[in-house]
Amino acid sequence: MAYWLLKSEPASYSWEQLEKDGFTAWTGVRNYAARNFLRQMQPGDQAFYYHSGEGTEIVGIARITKAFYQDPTSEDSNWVAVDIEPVKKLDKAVTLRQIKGEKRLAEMALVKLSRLSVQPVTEAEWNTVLELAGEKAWL
DNA sequence: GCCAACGTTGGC
DNA sequence: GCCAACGTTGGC
Repeated sequence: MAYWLLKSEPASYSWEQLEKDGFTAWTGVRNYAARNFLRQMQPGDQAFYYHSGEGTEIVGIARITKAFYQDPTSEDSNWVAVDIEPVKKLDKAVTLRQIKGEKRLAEMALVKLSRLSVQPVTEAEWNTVLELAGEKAWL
């Protein structure tokens, strides 16, 4: 099982909206690097849900429920989407500031490749973020 | 194939 | 609102 991080501006689609909807199709990715990661996602993989713009923090954990398929919002077969569902809202959101201040997370794509909207997370990074979120018992 | 111009993302 | 990072476009 792999770990990922998905970015979204809460003004366009927030974690709260995802919880309300129960699931969503992750569409609209128009960047090749991000697209390549979408193609690697498997059902059961987990992803941090990050709010960019307002918030700049990891707010929850989502799960991939459906592997990639052609993005229905594009006629170009280059672009793909996956389906996700909410798993758990973090007890304490983990802010970008915290992440930047944590040595063990210095190599996170969120820090190094700040503009990438779909990124891989290592198992060590995943566990460290959960620790910062006060979710140790949930590991 | 190089590179300048330009557009977009996202933090601050 | 500003600016850095970076992807894309288009001229040569």
